[in-house]
Amino acid sequence: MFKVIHTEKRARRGVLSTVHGEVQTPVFMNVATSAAIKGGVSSLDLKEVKCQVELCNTYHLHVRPGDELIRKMGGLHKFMNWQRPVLTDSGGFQVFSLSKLRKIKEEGVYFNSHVDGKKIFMGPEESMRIQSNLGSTIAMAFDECVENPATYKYAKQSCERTTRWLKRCQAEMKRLNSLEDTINPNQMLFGINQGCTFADLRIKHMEEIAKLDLDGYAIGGLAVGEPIPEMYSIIDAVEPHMPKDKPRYLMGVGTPANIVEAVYRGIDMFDCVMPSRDARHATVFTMNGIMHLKNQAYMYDDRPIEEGCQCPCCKNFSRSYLRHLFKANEQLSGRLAVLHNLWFYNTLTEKIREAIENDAYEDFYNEYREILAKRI
RNA sequence: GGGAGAUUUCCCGAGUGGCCAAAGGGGGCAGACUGUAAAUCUGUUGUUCUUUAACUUCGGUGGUUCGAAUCCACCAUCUCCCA
Repeated sequence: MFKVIHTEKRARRGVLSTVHGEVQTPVFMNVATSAAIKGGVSSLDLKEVKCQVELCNTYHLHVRPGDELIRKMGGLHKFMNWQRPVLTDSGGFQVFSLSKLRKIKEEGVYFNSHVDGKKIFMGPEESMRIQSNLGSTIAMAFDECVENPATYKYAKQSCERTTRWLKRCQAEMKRLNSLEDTINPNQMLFGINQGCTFADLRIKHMEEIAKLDLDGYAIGGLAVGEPIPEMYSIIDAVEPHMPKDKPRYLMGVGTPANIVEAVYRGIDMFDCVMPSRDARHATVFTMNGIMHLKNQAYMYDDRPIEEGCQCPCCKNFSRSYLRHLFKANEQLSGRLAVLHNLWFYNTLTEKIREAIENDAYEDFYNEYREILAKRI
């Protein structure tokens, strides 16, 4: 299913084969939480900006419109008109992000819906059932994304529970995939490593879940407030313990510089709300650094966001026009900036793949790791 | 011709003697955003200065007062009502 076709030091160039087509890694997955990229971008646009995998959320789609509805409508792929791979996040991140609206128990998590306050229970089995109804290509295990900082004791207990939940996820997924009327009988399951910023917990947990022969392995619970160098050192600690023949996914990360750093450390897959959220807030990314389009400096600037960029936005519109759209609060501002940022992330990983294939990633890494984080 | 009311910092607008460089919006300027409760949130917005601070400012001019955006007189402009 996953093949590493070339390596340069720890950096890997791979291909993940799925029933919905191949995914070239390293890959950035584009986040469409409620089955839509925020900012008014559809699956048709995603093809234009070189998106390989679209990511949707179990919790959000369960709350609205309901996973049963999506199942009746033929599954997420048909619902969104997106035939390439879809990864569904499990709801584990909402255990973190909706921390004021939930209670964690051994059986699972009780949420108060962020939409209407209604009580919702989600445990490993529920999460798997919902993701099976959605019919995604890759389902994520239901985990607890622990907030930072956490005590060692809590992190350890949570980690152990996440392992128990993972085993329940695996058993339930196996059952669901064998059902006759399942939408995607080949649905893959990725496990998620936790352990906060405690290297020994991280390693022990990784070793435990590596035994389970899952389709892929994710590192979760990072980029949740810890210093970024600490995030890199956790990856450094865990990576040697991750199966070499399985895709490795760093969840929720991150900035372009984070991605370059993580690929250097052996990560294959990424997702982040940053390109879409920041774009809606007028921040766009380029190979020369980060720009805030509302700044006065761009008032009379008739260049595209990035010269030479082939994205639908840069091929047609100027910084001056985009600044105006943001100032005037026009919806088009978000859409155009999101298209640029998604193109940027998707072509950044394309450049990374090419560099690894050519044994040139070390140079790429040294050239861009700092430039990408610079504000211009 | 007579009567009533208004005029505040870029805009709207609060403020009726000291705690007022002046609430709150808007706009401007800048910042944040990492498995999306986020088209959101934060800072800043008279001048000089790093700050304590000093200076200038509430239609105009003059006055009362230790002290005025706030009280008085006149002037200017606008709105409404009666002829």
